[in-house]
Amino acid sequence: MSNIRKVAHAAGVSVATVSRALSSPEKVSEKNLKRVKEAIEKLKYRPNMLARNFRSTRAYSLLVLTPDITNQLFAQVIRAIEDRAQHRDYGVLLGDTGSSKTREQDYVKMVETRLADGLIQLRPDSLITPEEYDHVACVNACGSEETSKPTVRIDNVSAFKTVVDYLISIGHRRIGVITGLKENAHTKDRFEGYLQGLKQANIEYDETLLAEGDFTMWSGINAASYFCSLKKRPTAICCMSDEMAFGVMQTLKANGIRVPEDISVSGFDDIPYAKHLDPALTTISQPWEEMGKVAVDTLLHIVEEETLTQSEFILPYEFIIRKSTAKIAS
Amino acid sequence: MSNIRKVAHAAGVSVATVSRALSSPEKVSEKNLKRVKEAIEKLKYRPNMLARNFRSTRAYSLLVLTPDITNQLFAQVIRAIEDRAQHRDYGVLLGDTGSSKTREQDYVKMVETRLADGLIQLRPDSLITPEEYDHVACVNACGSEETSKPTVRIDNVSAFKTVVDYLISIGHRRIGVITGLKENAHTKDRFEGYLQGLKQANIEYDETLLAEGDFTMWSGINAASYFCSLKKRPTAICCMSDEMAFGVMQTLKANGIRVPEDISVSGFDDIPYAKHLDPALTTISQPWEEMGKVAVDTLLHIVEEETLTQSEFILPYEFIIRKSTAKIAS
DNA sequence: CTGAAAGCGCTTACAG
DNA sequence: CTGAAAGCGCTTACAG
Repeated sequence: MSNIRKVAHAAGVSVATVSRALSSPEKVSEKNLKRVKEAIEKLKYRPNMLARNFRSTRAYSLLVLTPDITNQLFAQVIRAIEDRAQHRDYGVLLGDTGSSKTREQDYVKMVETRLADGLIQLRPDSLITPEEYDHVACVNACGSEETSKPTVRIDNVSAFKTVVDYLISIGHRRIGVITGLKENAHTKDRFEGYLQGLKQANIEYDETLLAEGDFTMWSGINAASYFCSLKKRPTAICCMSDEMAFGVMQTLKANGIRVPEDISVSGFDDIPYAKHLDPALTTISQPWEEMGKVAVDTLLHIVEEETLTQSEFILPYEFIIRKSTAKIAS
Repeated sequence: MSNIRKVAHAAGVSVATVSRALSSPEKVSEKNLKRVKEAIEKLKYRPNMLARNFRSTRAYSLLVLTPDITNQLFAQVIRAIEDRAQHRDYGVLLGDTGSSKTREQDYVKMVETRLADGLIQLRPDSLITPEEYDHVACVNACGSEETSKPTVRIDNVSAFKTVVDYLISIGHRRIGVITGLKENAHTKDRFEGYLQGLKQANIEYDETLLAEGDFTMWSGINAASYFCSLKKRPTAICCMSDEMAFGVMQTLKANGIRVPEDISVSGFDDIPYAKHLDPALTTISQPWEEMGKVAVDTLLHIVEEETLTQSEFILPYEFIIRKSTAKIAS
């Protein structure tokens, strides 16, 4: 294996010059630059980044913590993170915590031992205490109102309220809601938006119009069956995820209920499928790409500048009205 | 920041003893072990893994190359890889190539520069030439018959033939097939299995029963529409992915065709949804977890032992008969 | 613009 | 079992 010394020797210059030729070529003369390049070529030299990282006490890598990489929403953010990190010359280490506290602690240790320069957490709420993150550069993508660390997120309260406002504006007053996991921070925020929407229109909250889900299609199917069984059915159902909305639409159709003629249905997330559903799904589009990008830039700012300019980045969402919602039938 | 020297000083031992206490405690006396532990505790020392890695010329990390992390099948393998790597004390670096040749080359460079010890490729066929992988430890998970490097895979030919054999055994002779992407290595293998199945039963290959897809649900919908338009429809349709089968089932139902009474449908992959479809999908289950695990172990064997015991690991698949296939109507 | 030299924080062969 | 010492491959402040 060739190293910087051999290159220096072959090029007839010092190792310092080779090092400079590689990392700050503007500091090296044309002539020497050329000689170094030729020597590198000849010896098929590849700098040992392990040595560079060690010397500069930086791993040039970021750790992404996700509760489930199999979840397409997280995967989209991760892709955006990876893309941006790559662009900034950082690698991305993957940490699937599987919602285990121990594993999360192990991963935090990777930053403490310098294997990663910082971490991006994709859960809205960490499993371990803030103290354990004390000496670790960390930002939270997909955060919620309650997230403590630097956060990039959308305003979930306002986003869900937007959907409810819209349904009310086209005449709906019996609006069912299917929630996500009960303890989930996003669920809380969105439910708050639901309540605010009702309140603003002086509609009393009706507990029978609430169905608890867990973001999956299957919970949407269950919830829809429940709504079908009601004597006084809702005229619209707003779901806290597109997956659940998908399950709802399937089930309503199977029960001979038309969407949106009989019941309007809305989702949340704008997954790739949403626009292809039949009818196409009205939903909130989250800026996944942007979230990943901003999360990386914020984290690298903390890592490189050791300061924090802003602790909350609230990105704009988009409300997309498609065909699954319509004016209430008279 | 405390370092090994400070710990040694605080514990009243040499740095060598501290180093040993950390990496091979059995070589250190009880007494010193205790003193070192106390000193570490007191100084809140965390070993600098960047230095350790540099010293041992090992990054203790593996690079996973995927064309699309958003694809749930890949995500499952990645999760298994991450899990196994973690267990073996290696980190996982993520490389989403987005099917770009340049990016794949950039990632290979990460191994050449020691940032990763080796890589696991999830595409069946790499974009760059084998020569470019020359000095890089590499194994292919999800490989195909044509993959050149060390590979862990299932026998796609035999798996698809198993499905066709079964359909024939329950009376079908007009068996439609929906392929994956044309150039994809898995598509070729599975199509070979389709042909072998027909041939064995002396059924002539009928070109009108072939529809080209791309593994997605939408291509399944298109293909199903095509089959519906046929005067002589197939009595069974076998798909090269579950997603496509899902699209097919939706479309057939929408056209008033019953599954499996009128047409049997089979998938491939056994995605989590498959068992929840209505009717539950007959399909081939791929051993994703095992593939990831074996890929990691094989790669680490190459990395650590610098030898290769076996260049092809063919894992068993499972044929799962559920409700979407049935005996042909008489 | 260039080179000699110190040093980053560890590990490990060597001698005791 | 223990310690002194060399050295891994780089980077960078310093002097020229």
